[in-house]
Amino acid sequence: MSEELKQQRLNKLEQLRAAGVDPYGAKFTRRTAAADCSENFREGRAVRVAGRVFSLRGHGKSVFADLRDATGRIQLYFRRDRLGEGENLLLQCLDRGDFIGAGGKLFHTRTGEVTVQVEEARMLSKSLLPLPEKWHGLKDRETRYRRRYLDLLVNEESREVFQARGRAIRVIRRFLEERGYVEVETPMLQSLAGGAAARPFRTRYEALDTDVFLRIAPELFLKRLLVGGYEKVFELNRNFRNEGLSRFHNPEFTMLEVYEAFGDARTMMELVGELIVAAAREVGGGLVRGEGEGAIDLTPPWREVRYRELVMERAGGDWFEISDEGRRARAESFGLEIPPEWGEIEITREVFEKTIEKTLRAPTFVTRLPAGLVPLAKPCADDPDSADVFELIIGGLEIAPGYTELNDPLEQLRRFQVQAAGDLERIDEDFLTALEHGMPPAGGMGVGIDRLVMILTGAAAVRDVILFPQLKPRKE
RNA sequence: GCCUCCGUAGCUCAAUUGGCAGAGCAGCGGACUCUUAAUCCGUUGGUUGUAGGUUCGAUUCCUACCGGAGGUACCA
Repeated sequence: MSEELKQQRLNKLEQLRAAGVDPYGAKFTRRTAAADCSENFREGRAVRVAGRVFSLRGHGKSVFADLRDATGRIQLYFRRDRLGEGENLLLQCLDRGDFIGAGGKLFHTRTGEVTVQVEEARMLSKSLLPLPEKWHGLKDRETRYRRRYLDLLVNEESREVFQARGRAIRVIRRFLEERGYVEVETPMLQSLAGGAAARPFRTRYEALDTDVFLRIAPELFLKRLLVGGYEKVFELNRNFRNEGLSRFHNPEFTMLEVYEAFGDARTMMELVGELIVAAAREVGGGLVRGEGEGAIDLTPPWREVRYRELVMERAGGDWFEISDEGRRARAESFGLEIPPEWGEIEITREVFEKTIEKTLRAPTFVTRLPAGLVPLAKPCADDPDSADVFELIIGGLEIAPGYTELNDPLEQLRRFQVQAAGDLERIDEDFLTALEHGMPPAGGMGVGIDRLVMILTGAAAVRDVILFPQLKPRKE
């Protein structure tokens, strides 16, 4: 079926070729932006516009066309009897979706629309496949993700989301640079995938005859830079995690990590709050996102609450005094499945992640997580069992963790040994060596950019804020 | 991985209890010199995701597979 539509367009293409016209023509110079035509309108102003034809309205001897470029839309008006052979052939072979260039003079139509009275025009690129329907647009989610270009062409909301994403990222960079943070790039191919706990992607490095991993986090390299004299440093780039797809997970996702020598978790807490508010302001729409129940108010100051308190609020004030058996029973009464080997830390984490986290809609800094859960963070000065960290939750999603970074090499080695549980090859000796040379006390944080953009744009799925999200390959 | 729902023309959607697969838009042909989802007349277009099964008869019921959505699992 589409074959027939395509054949019709191929025939037009041949017709152009037969007349000596290249349907995939050369560059088009001295272009006028569509937006410029209306912003700087002058009756009779000569302009040259180029773009994709989105609408064609034949009307006897005249034809109206809507042309769109990156700046906006401009209407073209063709008078067949006042145009040459070339233009008449073009009109005959023109389809919605084609790229054309046109020169002419600006005027207002009777209804007041800025329009180019076309004097000359030529085909710049003939499209062979039809654009999705203009009125209902493209709704099919699968097609929107797989052929994002079509989604971007016909769904304005989608264009707006990605413009917002671009603006948010730009303002984040500017915000950090203005405060003296330096952007760096560290390896994505790593021989040990450290800095987080996640299954990595493995690939083959043929020249070295060895396997390497795509990074799951840049953390351990950024800390080496603190050792190397960087004091305020950040990286804003992709991480890769070999895990399932979901509404909130894409295997490659964008992460901001920031480190500041001589700072701590509190330094980072202040920074991330200002940074997110700045991004929200840039994206626009105020500090209250969404409406009704699901609304999220980003107005500072944000709630700060200890992990233990949240857990006791939910699971009982005596939660940390009862036995593991009692905790297991109580957790199971919340509908959770608890493996028998789990102790206090694991059961508590399960309760937190499954029953508490998603209820935290307003921005909330959860502080003082159990030290065992965060092996790269420093314990609190007043309590060795709690780590001096925060987890920023917004809209029920983990948006940004922040640490007072562990800079004691001996303590870091001990933690790695516990974590590696015998598999000593997984310990990053090179990183430990760097710590032994001395890393200044520091604060560090990470911001999940995709999730942040979801919140700022009100997107329901991470796929909606990633241009080409991961999908299963299409077979047949 | 598991559970539920979904898949019909290029796009957006219909199709009664299992009974001839339809509409709008786009396309094609024609009319029309300021249209705006232009209008009017005519018209093409389908292996109903794929492969099987039940049935006189399947878009509809059953099984498997492919893909998508939501949930769940994995996930510092």
